[in-house]
Amino acid sequence: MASRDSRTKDPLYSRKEKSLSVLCTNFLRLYNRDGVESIGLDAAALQLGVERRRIYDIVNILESIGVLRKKAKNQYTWKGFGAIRGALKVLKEQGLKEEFDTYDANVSNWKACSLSSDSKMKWQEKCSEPDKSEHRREKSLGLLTQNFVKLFLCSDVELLSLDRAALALLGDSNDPTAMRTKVRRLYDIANVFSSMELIEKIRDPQSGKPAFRWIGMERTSKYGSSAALDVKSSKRRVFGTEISNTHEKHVLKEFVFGPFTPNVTNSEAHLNKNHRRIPDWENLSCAYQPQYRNQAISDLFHHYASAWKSWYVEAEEKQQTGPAS
DNA sequence: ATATCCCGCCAAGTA
DNA sequence: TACTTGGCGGGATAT
Repeated sequence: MASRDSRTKDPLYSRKEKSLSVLCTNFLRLYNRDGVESIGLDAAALQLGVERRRIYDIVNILESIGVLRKKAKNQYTWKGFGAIRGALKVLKEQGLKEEFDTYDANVSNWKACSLSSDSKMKWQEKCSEPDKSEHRREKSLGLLTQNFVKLFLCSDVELLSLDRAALALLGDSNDPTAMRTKVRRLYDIANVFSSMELIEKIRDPQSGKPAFRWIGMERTSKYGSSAALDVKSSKRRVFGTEISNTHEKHVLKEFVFGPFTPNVTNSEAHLNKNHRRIPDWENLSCAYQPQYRNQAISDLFHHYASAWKSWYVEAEEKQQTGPAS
């Protein structure tokens, strides 16, 4: 009850500092290093200074992408970023097989044949077993994460708004409540994906609304083995801040990223966008494949203002520099 | 106003 | 039963 209303009280409260995005970054920074093999949820929560509940969110998402593997109760195994490619490949094949995307065009409506709430699962046990147990899995964050990924990997869409994704994943639901809940989850997923730079938030040129672009493993310099981090070439800011949360204190301070670039800069110093951010994804000249029939895409993608990326950027740790010695 | 999405209650799962 | 997981959505914060 100490932090019960911290939000409505503490003027220093910062929602951003407590975002899943930041937590994910810290989580990765903490475990993506040599020697890490096993991850205990209790230790993670303690180290990261967050409620255990939040660790479940991170872990479930990462596991669905192959970065982690559940070993036992309260225990996960670090598989590393190297496992992502394989996981994505499987998801893509799986998605295509499920004819997840397939035909149907319509600028306003997707038609994710399968995957949805309750009336899907055509594979085999569709209307036979009550699947009391499967019910949970169906609504799990992990599965939602995988389906979200499939949306990008199995369709031609290169720009996707969470609303559209939710609609597709719900199988055209008319229930506004379900929709809202689904979107909330997608935001959670999008946050961790953003911190990993698997996706990027940008403004849709057409609708003018926020949407996400899949980045995936494209041209990523690093990503070597799960461990071997080439600490040397890292030139991004120092990351002086640590866990931030409840000013826990010295939990971890400056870890070096190996596989992927840490979040792109911050924005404290100068607000001017002079400095080019996102060193790696210089120009997202992700030439799409001119091989679709889906009219819907032509509506979505287009010119995708590549220069817009700057408006978002997580850049959480911008607050006052650390303990300032 | 709209877009985000944290927070933690409390119900399924497990040991 | 006690403890671990983790849906879910109220409502606060960010734009």
